[in-house]
Amino acid sequence: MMNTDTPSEPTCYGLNKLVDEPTERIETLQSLVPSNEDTEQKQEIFKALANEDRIRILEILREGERCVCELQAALEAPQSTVATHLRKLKDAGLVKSRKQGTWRLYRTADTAAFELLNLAEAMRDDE
Amino acid sequence: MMNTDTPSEPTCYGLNKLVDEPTERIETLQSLVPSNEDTEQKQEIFKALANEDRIRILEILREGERCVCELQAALEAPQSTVATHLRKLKDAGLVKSRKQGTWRLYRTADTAAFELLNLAEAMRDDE
DNA sequence: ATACTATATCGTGATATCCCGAAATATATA
DNA sequence: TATATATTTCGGGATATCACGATATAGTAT
Repeated sequence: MMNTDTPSEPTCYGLNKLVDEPTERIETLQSLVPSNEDTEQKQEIFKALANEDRIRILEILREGERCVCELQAALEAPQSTVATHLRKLKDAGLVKSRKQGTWRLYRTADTAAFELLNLAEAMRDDE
Repeated sequence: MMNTDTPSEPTCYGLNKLVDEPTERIETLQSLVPSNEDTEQKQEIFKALANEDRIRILEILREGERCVCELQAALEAPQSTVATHLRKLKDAGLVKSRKQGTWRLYRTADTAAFELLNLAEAMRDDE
């Protein structure tokens, strides 16, 4: 009754039963779980992407760098809202910025940011 | 003073000034913003990914399909918590499932799900 | 039917995020 | 210095998400 490898006939059991039963199966599963730092970093990126306005900002930045007030106009959102979004994108490493006079120009930090959007887009089609 | 193309000398202005000034610049920016459905769908995917446990679940599913109680053991999380995570992943179209006896086996719906994790992973390195 | 296992949903308090006005900071210009 | 524009940060109420026990549902076996 203890099949340890393929899940064609999965070995399942109550969690309470499980704790004092040192099966190697659980160790195997847990070895697949990545480290905390690893997971936390990914989580921060996905959290930054988990907002419609921030997705729109990145879409606009596909075309090149923009200052805050341009994004503000495009999104029709209050200035402080846009600034907060940009802060979050920056903290996650998705965008970078440079100062030019009184303006601050934002750009995508990495083409991977666009690829993330592309992949999410592609998921709609094939299923 | 009205540079409409490159942002080397960006045309910025207060939002209040802006509303009654129909510059084509704003229209251009807004044309870059994707449709609502488009953005909403991406947002749902990224929201589903914006959680450490759900990222861990997907990492485990790289190796093949698993039943709920296996994930429960690997994550050391209560059963209802894991079930709720799986629901969210399923609603976002990231995982699929099939019934086998009393078990329900979950698997990744699309390889794009793994690629999203890979891309997020890769972003740490180059910056 | 009864019992047992596996999974899903519900209800809810704790926590996090969102949105945005108000105030603070920074830079250029008169 | 005073003024105007651009941007960031702060404060806090509204809203959403989280984790999880309790409960419900479904399948299997006796």
